[in-house]
Amino acid sequence: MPNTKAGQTVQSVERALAILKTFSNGEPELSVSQISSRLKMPKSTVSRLLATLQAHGFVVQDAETGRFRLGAELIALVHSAIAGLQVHHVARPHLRQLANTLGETVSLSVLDGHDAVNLEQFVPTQRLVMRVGWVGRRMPAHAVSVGKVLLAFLPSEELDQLLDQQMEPLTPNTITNPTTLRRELHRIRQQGYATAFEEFEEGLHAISAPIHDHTGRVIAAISVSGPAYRLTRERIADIIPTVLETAQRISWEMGYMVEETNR
Amino acid sequence: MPNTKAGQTVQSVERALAILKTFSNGEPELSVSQISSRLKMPKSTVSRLLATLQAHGFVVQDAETGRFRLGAELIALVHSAIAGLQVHHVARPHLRQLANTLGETVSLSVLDGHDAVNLEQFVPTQRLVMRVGWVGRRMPAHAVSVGKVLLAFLPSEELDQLLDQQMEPLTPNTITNPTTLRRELHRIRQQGYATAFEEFEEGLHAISAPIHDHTGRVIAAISVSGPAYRLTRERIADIIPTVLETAQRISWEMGYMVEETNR
DNA sequence: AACATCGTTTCACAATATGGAACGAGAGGC
DNA sequence: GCCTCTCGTTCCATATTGTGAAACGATGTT
Repeated sequence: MPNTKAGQTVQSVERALAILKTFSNGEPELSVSQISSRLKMPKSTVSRLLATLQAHGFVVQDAETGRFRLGAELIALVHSAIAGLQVHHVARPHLRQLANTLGETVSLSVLDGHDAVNLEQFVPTQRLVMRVGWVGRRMPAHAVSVGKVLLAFLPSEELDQLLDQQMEPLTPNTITNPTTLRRELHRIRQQGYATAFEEFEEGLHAISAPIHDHTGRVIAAISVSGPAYRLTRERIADIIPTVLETAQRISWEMGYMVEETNR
Repeated sequence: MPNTKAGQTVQSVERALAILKTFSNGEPELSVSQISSRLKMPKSTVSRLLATLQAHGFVVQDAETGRFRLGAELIALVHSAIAGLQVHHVARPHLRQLANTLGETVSLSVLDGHDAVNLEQFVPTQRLVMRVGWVGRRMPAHAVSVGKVLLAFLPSEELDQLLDQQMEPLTPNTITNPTTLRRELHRIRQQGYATAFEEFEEGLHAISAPIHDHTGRVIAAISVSGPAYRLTRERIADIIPTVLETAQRISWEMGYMVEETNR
């Protein structure tokens, strides 16, 4: 890590950004005076900053009302921001926090062929949460919770190609029957998450939820896993909302939009 | 209109915005030095501005590489920007320009029940392009090009509900047969635009293309219309790319994404 | 017609942003 | 292990640059 960094900031820029953020709070159109009073800045300053933002297309001024809206340049910026968005970058801080609050292993995985591949993993030690772990580790998709989530949200043609292969049993609980798996995947799609109780390894429980990208496709999944004696079925039932919320927050930052808002 | 406005801008803010825009050009991750040399600013200035942007979450610094990426706050901003996006606001400048280059009437319409409703219209007079016109005017959807586009991209259940009604002929060319219309709508979906030659009014030709919102749904359509003697079938064939491009640009600004870029 | 209210502009002042140089921390080469 | 290169951040004297009260001009309202 480079230097320690201790917050040296530029006032005028801070104010300009504060103005931009004002548009987030519901109202999409704001007048100079409104912003001025809300942020307690002199009108002249607000006007000048808005003019600067407008020069770059970050806001536009309605020709007749004189009020301001967020501009197309911002959208352009985010188009490319989203294009360059890496799941594991976005997810990392959320994973760390989840590992912290739950005190269990948290991972992020994607599907590669028949396997789920770990992209990121946080394991809690005595006090702090370590990053490393089995990054890059491959696990048969049908036997782990992340894998089942990723399969569940696959386009049906792609799923068909994968399911005609032989599925190895890793424990007595591993699902090996294609029909059983299909039914399980259907249930997972319905409820929005997957669980696995000793299907991959004896004494190992896990729960997993999908991550969507901006097109709505499921591109990855997060999972919480731990020893069966600690991560009991009851405890898993309790943490479902937490896990789902984390997954949704990551999806949201990836540009996934749920609501239908336009007129 | 208020005062004339003559570009008084704030340097530091301009620089900060310029830094943000640097991320658009392909590379999603940039180092202080890269930005510094690309924009020809001293490293210290860039570092300070980035620190300010980071304090507001507009950029984030990768903990290990020290480089910067666009931050989640930007995405949050755009989420709300898009939510408050009004089609006619976004479309207006594009419509004006299209009317200018073609010298024909350009309008923006949405579907309301069986009718296409004008939201915005630009008609070219001798030299300049006037805004007003029949805003709010309703036209039977099956008889105009915009209407046909809007019908063509409707979910099939909704379409079925609309098509069982009687369709009035307005000229000898008006499509009144449901089967014929269905075939026409299919063709429109295929080619991405619709034309209408004297189907609504004798001597009136028109071409229309759809506008998508960020979810991909078709929420409006633009059209170019004019007298048959001037807007001939040949001329319409020529301007198809122009019209399509304008429509796509508007869709893009509404948050519609075409490409699939994520990893 | 007089009056609010709007957004923009002016202008004198000094607060604030600037940038060259120094600093501390990694990375890589020898 | 030591040296060197490059990275991002911090320092600090300087004056450039942003600031805000008040004036301005244009709209719409009473």
